[in-house]
Amino acid sequence: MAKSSAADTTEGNPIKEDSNEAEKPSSNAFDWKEVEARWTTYWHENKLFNLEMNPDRPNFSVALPPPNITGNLHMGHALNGTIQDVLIRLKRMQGYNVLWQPGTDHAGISTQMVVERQLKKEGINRHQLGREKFIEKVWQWRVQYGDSIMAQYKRIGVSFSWDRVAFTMDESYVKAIYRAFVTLYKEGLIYRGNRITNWCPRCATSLSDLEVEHDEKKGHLYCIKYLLEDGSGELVVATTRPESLYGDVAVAVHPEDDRYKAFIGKNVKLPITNRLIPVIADSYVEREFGTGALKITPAHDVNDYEVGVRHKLPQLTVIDLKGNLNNSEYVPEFLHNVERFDARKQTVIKLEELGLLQETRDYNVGLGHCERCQTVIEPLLTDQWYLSMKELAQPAIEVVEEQRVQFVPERYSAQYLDWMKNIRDWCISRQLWWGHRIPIWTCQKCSHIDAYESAPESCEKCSAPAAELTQDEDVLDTWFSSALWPFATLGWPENSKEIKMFFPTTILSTAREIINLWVARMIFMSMKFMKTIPFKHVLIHPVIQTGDGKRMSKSKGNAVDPLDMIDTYGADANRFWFASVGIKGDQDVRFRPEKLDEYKRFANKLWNAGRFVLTQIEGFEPKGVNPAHLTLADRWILNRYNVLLDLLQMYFQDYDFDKAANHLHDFTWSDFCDWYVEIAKIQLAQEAASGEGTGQTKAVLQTVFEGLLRALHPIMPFITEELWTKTPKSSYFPKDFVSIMFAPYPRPDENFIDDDADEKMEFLMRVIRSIRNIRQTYNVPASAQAEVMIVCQDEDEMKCLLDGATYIERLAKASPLDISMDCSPPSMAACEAVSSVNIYVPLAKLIDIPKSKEKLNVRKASIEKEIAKANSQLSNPDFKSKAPPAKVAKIESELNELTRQLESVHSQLKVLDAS
RNA sequence: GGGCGGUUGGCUCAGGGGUAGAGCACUUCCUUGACAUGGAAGGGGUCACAGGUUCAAAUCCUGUACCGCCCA
Repeated sequence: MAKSSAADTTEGNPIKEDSNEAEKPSSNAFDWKEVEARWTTYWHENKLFNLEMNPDRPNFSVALPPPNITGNLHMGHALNGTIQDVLIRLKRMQGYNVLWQPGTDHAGISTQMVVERQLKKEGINRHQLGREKFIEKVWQWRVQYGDSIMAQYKRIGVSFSWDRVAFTMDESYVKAIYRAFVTLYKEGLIYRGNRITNWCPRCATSLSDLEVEHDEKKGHLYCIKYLLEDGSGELVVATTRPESLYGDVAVAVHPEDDRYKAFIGKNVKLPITNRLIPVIADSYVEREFGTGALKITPAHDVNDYEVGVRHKLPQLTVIDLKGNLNNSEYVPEFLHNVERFDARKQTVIKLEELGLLQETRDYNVGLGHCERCQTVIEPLLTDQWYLSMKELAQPAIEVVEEQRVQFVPERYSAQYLDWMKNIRDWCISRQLWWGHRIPIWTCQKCSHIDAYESAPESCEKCSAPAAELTQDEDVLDTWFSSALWPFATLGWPENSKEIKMFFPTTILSTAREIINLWVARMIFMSMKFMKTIPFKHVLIHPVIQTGDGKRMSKSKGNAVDPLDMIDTYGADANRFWFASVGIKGDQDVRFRPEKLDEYKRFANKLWNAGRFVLTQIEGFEPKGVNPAHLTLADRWILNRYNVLLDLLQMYFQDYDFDKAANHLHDFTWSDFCDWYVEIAKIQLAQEAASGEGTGQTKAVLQTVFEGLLRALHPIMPFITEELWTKTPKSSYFPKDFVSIMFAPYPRPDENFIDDDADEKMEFLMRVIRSIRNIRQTYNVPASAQAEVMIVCQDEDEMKCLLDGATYIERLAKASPLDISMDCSPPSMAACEAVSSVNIYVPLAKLIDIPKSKEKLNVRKASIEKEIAKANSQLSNPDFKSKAPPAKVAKIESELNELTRQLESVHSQLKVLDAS
């Protein structure tokens, strides 16, 4: 199972050989900086992550959500990268061919903005440079900075298929885009329309609905008088945007609104310009809003546009592409070319002068902002290319409804379906320079318009030469190209081997904010072009917020840089935290450095457990565990270990990363380190003293520790690689085995499931804890031995106590230890009860009578409370008749137990009272 | 306005009909040979509120309040 191809190319030994202690780690503290750097280099130099396609293996594939080339690694990337890497490493260890397709997105608007900003520093703008030169500049920028996020990803140890890094402007990728576009165009699904679109005056481009962020800001509601043409009165209209009134084409009222019924059909005079417009009735108007009368400005408001279409009203544009009022006949001259917010102020002043402003109220205005530059969106009528969605959406709805594509957590499918069922046509053109230019050419000679996958040499219709053909100036929405990501990166439209093996991909892991923006579009594009789903499971991870539950944002300066966190706590600690956050949580996650510190300490704990184990098993040749020679503690830890492996299988299957991480943590720290390692010390000493040399303790230590490292590897790749390399392993792993990442993921062995050992060990642990409790309560010095008497009334428990006597002696410093079934309790002693057992620690000189009484009384009260509760349940006839019999029996036996303990407490109190 | 999720110890969160859990913080003790980034013991919560279902509710149902997100 050694990875042959990688083994052949292995360069250098990643194990430090500078000390003669190369077999075990030498430092007390885990030096993760050194370890992470060394293994990162080793993995990459030996190209261990490169894609392998072995036809005998099952396949597992994931397409990385491509980060923007302008991006820096943020918490979301790090979280999502870890989640995917845990799965990829797990599947790799489980023997799959794993393809994790990495790459970057050209990110139209963002990148253009970054480069424009750079040019601004040099004192030039893109128009001075010209389109061609500008695009050259962007490419220069991309070459210089565009891959830095990929390098940042390496820091968290992600095992991308690094030989396949793609870019949405790669030659092969562009082919896919044009194939998709031309196909959709020829089928009539892409069309040109003059409609109201979201326009960003700063970016000077249209935006899709999803690129607009909605936000409420403090503003004003202006109540403006529109006088009736016939002089019979006035209609007061409420608006938040008085500067747009010049484009009004009607005033709308609700048809059932008694206040205004008489006005319907009459004309009113538009303030300032006195143009006449009709009063119309439309049930879209909310009677309770403002004055109940709404001005209708179809060219500058999305809802008004719909009303305008319904009533066949004209569309008067009064604001231009820069966000200034235009110099049309509808705009008064004093506002020609005046910026929109300035024009608002001047309009309000004018209205006041004319006595037409009835009232100004404070009002929270809902506003759309450009996602990229935060400029207030201006809805404008423009010519754009649209993708018709109805037909494309249908199969994409079906595959989610039929659960062929499953969202995890499931509830997000509702968000998706809601969007898809109410889908509107997608505006896919952008007035930018950086992007995929729309592949539509118009013949200047015959006006023939058509789409071409590559630049046409002549007009198809009139054979005019290429020089007569002009290409559309616009570029495609970045998301149009992202929508093809899972198959365009695998070679589509070519019929590649990768597509055959890895498509549909297995999972997609992403943030919920791009479910509609990206996930939905990949699904319908895949259904259209691949005739199948793009991925089976969509994992939606939570959002990492600041410590006080706010959204992290670079501009607000409250964002935590994951690279800083990796520097401070180590990649493994960060990954462990991300895994423990998981994807099943119902709530977003608050960032807590304390958590990272906890997992940093966990890494250190594992490291030091490793130092102990490796010292003990140095030179040991593992040959498996011999079940015939196991102690109770051996059986117990092997049981716990195999139960853990069983749980891990289930948790990973269900994407319960948080549960997997927590169980690994608790097993490592509590079961293995706190208990088994301590017991192993006793057993190793015994084995050494008796010279028996069965070596079973070493075998158990090796088995559990080596397996635990493999179990932890998907979450903590660095520390496990380092420790595993140094761990003696069975001959199953040849000496040149290149990396733990290719070792099989451990699976539970039913032969070691042992409920009996679990029960007995738990009992002994309770006894030990009780003795420790007594010692602390009565201030027995930690270094001193304490005499302990255990009186037991149950034969099985008696046997168990005798088996575990050594553990009790050593772990509770109980010596001399007297265990018997019938000895009479000593008079001056502290007492604790566990099950049928009474534990006495005679404290002749140390005993503090009032303290003992107080303690006994506290316990008496708590036992009495529990007895009362049990009695009240049992005395309820309904409980006995309706509760499951096993439950009733359990309560009854608990009551017996409690009664016995109460008796014991009473007798103790009697003794103390007598003294 | 519509939808989704949350409200559990001082903090961050698990749990999801049958006697409240973890980590951090807190108190006390311990520099014992893997680890003081450690070990041991302990204190602390009527599970937001109000109704309902049930033998039994933190858990299921209904409503209210507050917080967060998505969509309009």
